[in-house]
Amino acid sequence: MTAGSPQEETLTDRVRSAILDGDFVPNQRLVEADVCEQFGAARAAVRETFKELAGEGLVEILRNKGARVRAISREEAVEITEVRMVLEGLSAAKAAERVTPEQATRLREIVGDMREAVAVNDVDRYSELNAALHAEIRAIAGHRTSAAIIERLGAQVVRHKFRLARQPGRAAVSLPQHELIVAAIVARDPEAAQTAMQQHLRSVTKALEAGPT
Amino acid sequence: MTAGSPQEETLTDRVRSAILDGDFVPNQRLVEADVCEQFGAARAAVRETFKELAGEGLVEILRNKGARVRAISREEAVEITEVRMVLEGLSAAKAAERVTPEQATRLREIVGDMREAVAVNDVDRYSELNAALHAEIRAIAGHRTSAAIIERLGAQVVRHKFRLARQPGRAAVSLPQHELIVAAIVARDPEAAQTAMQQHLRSVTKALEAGPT
DNA sequence: TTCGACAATATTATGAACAATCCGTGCGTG
DNA sequence: CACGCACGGATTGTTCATAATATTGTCGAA
Repeated sequence: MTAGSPQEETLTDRVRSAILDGDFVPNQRLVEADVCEQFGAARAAVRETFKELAGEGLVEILRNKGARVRAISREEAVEITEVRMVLEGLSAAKAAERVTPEQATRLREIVGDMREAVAVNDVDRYSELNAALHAEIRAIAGHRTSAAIIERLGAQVVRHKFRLARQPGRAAVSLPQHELIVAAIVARDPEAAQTAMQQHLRSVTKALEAGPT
Repeated sequence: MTAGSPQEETLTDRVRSAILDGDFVPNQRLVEADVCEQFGAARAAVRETFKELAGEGLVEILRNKGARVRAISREEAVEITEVRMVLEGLSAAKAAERVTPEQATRLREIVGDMREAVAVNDVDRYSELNAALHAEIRAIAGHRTSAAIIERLGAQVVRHKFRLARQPGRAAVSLPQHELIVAAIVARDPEAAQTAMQQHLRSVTKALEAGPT
């Protein structure tokens, strides 16, 4: 995050990427021997990796039954999103306390781009900017604990997330909310920032619950 | 949490307990061979346990330098508490949506006991009831994701926590806040519950930052 | 045909041995 | 006397072999 040590990519990272990229699908069994061969690693290393990823919630381990890619239910995805949103609210409040003029400018830029993306109906770009905005807010907040949790949870719902961003008219709803959040941060008003982010939360979870089955 | 499977206590649980109980102090090196002998386990198992606990933030692993009990700085403890509190806020809101009359009674009971504990200046009992109240709210909320994170973070700050509860006059400040939270939940008002919990948060973090060095 | 016990197989769990790496120590040299 | 350097002990990282366990398939009897 802060200092990117270029240190060699660990096995855990590679397996995690494989899961996130969809090379392993949810509920797929992860047989140690197979994964060993596939990544050219030893069993022990694979084993440790599974435990580590289990801690991150990406795989689940059943005693004497091995590991499998954890499938995340709709309800769980909603819960995760709820948690992420309150943490983003906290980040927004912190960001409002610490934002510098340069950072404020950057935030305004992103929102401007979002507005434009909505105007031309570019959902991909909007989704991208959405992520960028939230990441920027986290960075400004400088709150490592919440940032770490947010990112970990985000990894768990990659497979669910896309559905939301693509709901028709979704961007039109969330854009003004984002504008409000940024305005509050730029105005250095933590409470308003958090409140704005919270309303954003309610809107998002409502959309999720009303979404496709 | 919900269904306690009596399944035998795993090595990870035992090591975690050891850390939480203070058998291993922060920054203490955890030499694999020693831990092996102490718990009568194989190195591979110990190794996996370390990775797992590292994921939980209780130990940190340095490449080729082994594991040690992670020491949590004051700033980090504050961050963790902030995160816990917003998550408790979320729980409070959810609890307000789902609370049953029986559960409402239980909450009122706890607050009543807290009031009494304050009256007789019993800080231990107050601290205990405080934990019970928050646990009850989490249970009512039925929000497993946030509950899991809250508990994990709680484990990380056990060594810091006690300081806060014992600040003189602390209970007198937090009691009315707790009363407000419970009132909002019982009234089935999610927004008020969350707001009340949030104010509780501000109060707590302020106390933490102003606390002893 | 269907149910249950039993054996075969696949897979994980554990244990022991080996190799790579780090850290402190003592020696030698400028 | 200070600095650098090589060496040795300690510890982790890796690999392979073995035991324990669960799953699956098969056979026989009701």
